[in-house]
Amino acid sequence: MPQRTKKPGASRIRSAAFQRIRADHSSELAEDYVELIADLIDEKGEARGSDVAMRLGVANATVVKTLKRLQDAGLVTQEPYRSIFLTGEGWKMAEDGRKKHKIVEAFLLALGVSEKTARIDSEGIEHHVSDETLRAMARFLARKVM
Amino acid sequence: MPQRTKKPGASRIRSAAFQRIRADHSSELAEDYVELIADLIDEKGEARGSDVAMRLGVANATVVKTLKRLQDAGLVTQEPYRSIFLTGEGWKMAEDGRKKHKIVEAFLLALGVSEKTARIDSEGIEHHVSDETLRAMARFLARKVM
DNA sequence: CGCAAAGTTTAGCATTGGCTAAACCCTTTG
DNA sequence: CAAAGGGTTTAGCCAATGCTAAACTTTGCG
Repeated sequence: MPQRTKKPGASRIRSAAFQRIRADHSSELAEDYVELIADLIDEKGEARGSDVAMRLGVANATVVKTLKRLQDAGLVTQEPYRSIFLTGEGWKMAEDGRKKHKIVEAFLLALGVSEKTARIDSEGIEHHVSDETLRAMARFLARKVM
Repeated sequence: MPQRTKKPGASRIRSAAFQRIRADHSSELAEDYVELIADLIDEKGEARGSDVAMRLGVANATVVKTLKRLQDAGLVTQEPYRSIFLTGEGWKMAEDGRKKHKIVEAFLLALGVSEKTARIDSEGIEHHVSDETLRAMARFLARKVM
């Protein structure tokens, strides 16, 4: 959680960009998790911790720990030794992420980037595009098509 | 530093994207620091820790700690209570970052995004675009102009 | 049904990147 | 020249995100 510091009135800072990036990083992991969990549920009917671990390329224990935080944040529910479920809020976040992801990836492809690169880069970029940029990408795609 | 783990032969993972993102995050901060230090040196003749702190929107102590790591990594040099210098490697990284940054920002502007958003988003995106995507962006810019 | 294998969780550790408060050094001024 | 004030650093804390190894469930097979 980004701890709120009272910034001294002294010298107003225009570090907005960097502060947003740090904030983005906090939520980035959560978004990746819920998106992945949603995919797993759709693909296989359930999301197991170990599947998440494998796809993310991290250790099982790491997933357990992170899921605990996501549970506290109200994004997932889970019983020990059972598979993972998304809450309403979790689904919403997952859907938002998927939408974003799809636009960014399609955009990169339209730009002439290879499929593999589009897949990898979109994963990294999606968390850092504002709504405005996303709209611009969508506009570009629409123009391309017609 | 990303610790190298020997991934068990069991179940080859295709988590490349996520692993790259985690790796990117390690270097992201370093890039932001050296880029900012380079800017400060060019603008004001020297980079003081407190300027860096102010522009990044973090506490002074945080900068001190991070600079120690960057020094260990061979990117900057510094004496206590003096201003900060970049090593050759540091300059190289800063230049690369600036180049990337410029392309991404110009690209976003060409896409029709507002200046403010372009400035903010490019800061977040620049660390996640591969060379291939960067080339595609440059191509797009070139086409736009002619 | 019981036990072994497979899958999960807990425990404990490390690193990164933040913060505040206190100590420290440098500079400037009286 | 010495002391005050301001800028820097150190100390010590916290949370997030990783890891491995060990403990604990579940499950599935004989």
